[in-house]
Amino acid sequence: MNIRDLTYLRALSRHKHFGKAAESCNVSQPTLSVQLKKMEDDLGVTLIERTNRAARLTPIGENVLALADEALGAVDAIRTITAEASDPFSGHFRFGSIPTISPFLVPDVLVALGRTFPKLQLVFRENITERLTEDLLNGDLDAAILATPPETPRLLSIPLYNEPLLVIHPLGHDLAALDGLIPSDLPLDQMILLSEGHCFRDQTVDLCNIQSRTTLAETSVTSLETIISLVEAGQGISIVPALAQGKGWLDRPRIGVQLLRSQGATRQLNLTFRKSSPRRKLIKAVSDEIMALLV
Amino acid sequence: MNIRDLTYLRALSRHKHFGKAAESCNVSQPTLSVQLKKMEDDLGVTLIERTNRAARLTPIGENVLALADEALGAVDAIRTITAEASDPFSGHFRFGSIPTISPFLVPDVLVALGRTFPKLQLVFRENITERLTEDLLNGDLDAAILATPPETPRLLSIPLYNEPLLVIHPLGHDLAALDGLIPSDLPLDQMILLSEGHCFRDQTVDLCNIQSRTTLAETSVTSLETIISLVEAGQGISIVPALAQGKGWLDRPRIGVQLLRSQGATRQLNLTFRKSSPRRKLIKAVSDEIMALLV
DNA sequence: TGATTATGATAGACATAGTCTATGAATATA
DNA sequence: TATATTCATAGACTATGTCTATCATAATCA
Repeated sequence: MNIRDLTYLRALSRHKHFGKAAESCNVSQPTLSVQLKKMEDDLGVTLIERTNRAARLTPIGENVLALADEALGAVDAIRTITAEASDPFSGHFRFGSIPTISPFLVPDVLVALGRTFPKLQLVFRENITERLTEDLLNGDLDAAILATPPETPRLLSIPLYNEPLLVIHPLGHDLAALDGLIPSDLPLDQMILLSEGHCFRDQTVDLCNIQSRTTLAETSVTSLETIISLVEAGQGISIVPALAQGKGWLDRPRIGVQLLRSQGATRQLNLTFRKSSPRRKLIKAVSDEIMALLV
Repeated sequence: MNIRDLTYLRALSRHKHFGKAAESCNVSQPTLSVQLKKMEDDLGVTLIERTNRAARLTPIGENVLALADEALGAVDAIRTITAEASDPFSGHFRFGSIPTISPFLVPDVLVALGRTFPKLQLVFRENITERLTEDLLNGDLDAAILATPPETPRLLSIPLYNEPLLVIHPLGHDLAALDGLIPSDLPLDQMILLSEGHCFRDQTVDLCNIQSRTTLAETSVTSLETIISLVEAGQGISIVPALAQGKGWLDRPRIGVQLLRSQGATRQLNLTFRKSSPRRKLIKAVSDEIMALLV
């Protein structure tokens, strides 16, 4: 059987005439005749009652036609939705980012993308790098804003922004006297860290060369917001990404902020996606859009 | 596009692997690859995200698959219902008969057909010859039991029964004295007739050579049952088909019944159907079944 | 790192399906 | 009886689908 055969049947039922039905299908009368005969032979049933004045569907022919209409409707819907979706900037776009980026960047990204790609339906998901990477690999995400380069060749990434790092400390802390901090200036026993799993924690640990027993186990929390509050309360010092400042998160009277000056004291934000993704064009456009927010 | 292509897409989404999907479709891997690629090109959309480890549907691919499933379901249903219907003694059988036959024959016919063809769904319709003929011609009926030969070459008929005619009169009527009536014996001014449109009325009129003003206008009624009641009440005489007697309709103490002996004093019942009907086999079997009831 | 394995794409030959024009058979119409 | 109309059939041609063989790419493992 064949989709075309079904349209032939539909045309015949409409015109009740082989010649006219064929014309409406833009084929010759024998073509339509032969194909419908083949379909009847194939199904082992007479679908059409042939007369010299009118071709009529048999009862079973009518039942087949009803189902044929259903099938043709579905096929038509396929053509419709694919025609709409052939615009690469349409459909669902599922992206994620890590918790140390999202609060400072994602709201703006959502607004900007929504404005630039009105036909794109945005779905956002926050999680740690490991989970986002899984979601990327199994196809649940189209892209993710990460601060670490992909560990598998199956993922690619576009650089977005090289973000400076800031040291925050309570007002009046010894560090306030120094100008231009480097990691070794920091009193490690006062460092408040994010909990395990956050890549920003790993980066801080690497940067400051913190050994496993160097710092207090208690001072690890699950969000930058908590860290900032703790620092403000005089409970210690920490390192935060510079984007936090842009959003006014650090504009608090009891917090001192200083740039961390050191080679590698930045983090590289990038947009990561599957190498096999067929949505390269869209992903590139999205990355441009995000970069425009970060100048 | 092609129904087969849709099954390829479905198989691929199930196996997430071109080779395995191809195997499940009993085709080679390149065949499936090429066909799906063609479908994508045709639709102008990437349906599949290809990797060396897993082939996955894109979001739009998933949407297309859902519709493909719908279409394939309908096609499957076509195969199912036609496979069932390939038995000629199944499906709906729509037949009719005229009011001067139905009450005496159709109940038995329904029972007999139901018993012999259990998979046949019977639909019965009573009407006058003219309407039934229309319904036959436009395909609303498969067959009809009529008492007149078809007037168009587009209809054929199978003879069922040559039915004698009976004269009925009130008990004690002059006719009771006679043995073996012929039409000219009948007092035409006492004849009760069916109303216009009934072929049995026409036959009676012909048979008795009744002129338009010969009989009383008031004595025309719409059913044989009414005629019998009127005769029983002494309001006149009439002619009825012999089948009426078989069913006991005439077994009333105040009615006399006599056979009408005359050439042409019978009516020919037959089963009429479209010459173009593809259900000849069934119709022949049905006529055999009815004839068996009429021996 | 280099060999091996797995995956999907591509090329070219071949077979099958579908389509066309021309024509025929059957029936209705004048 | 001649003419229309309608659908079926035949034979040539074309498009489409399918195969085998092979290639390119990437993952895996010694």
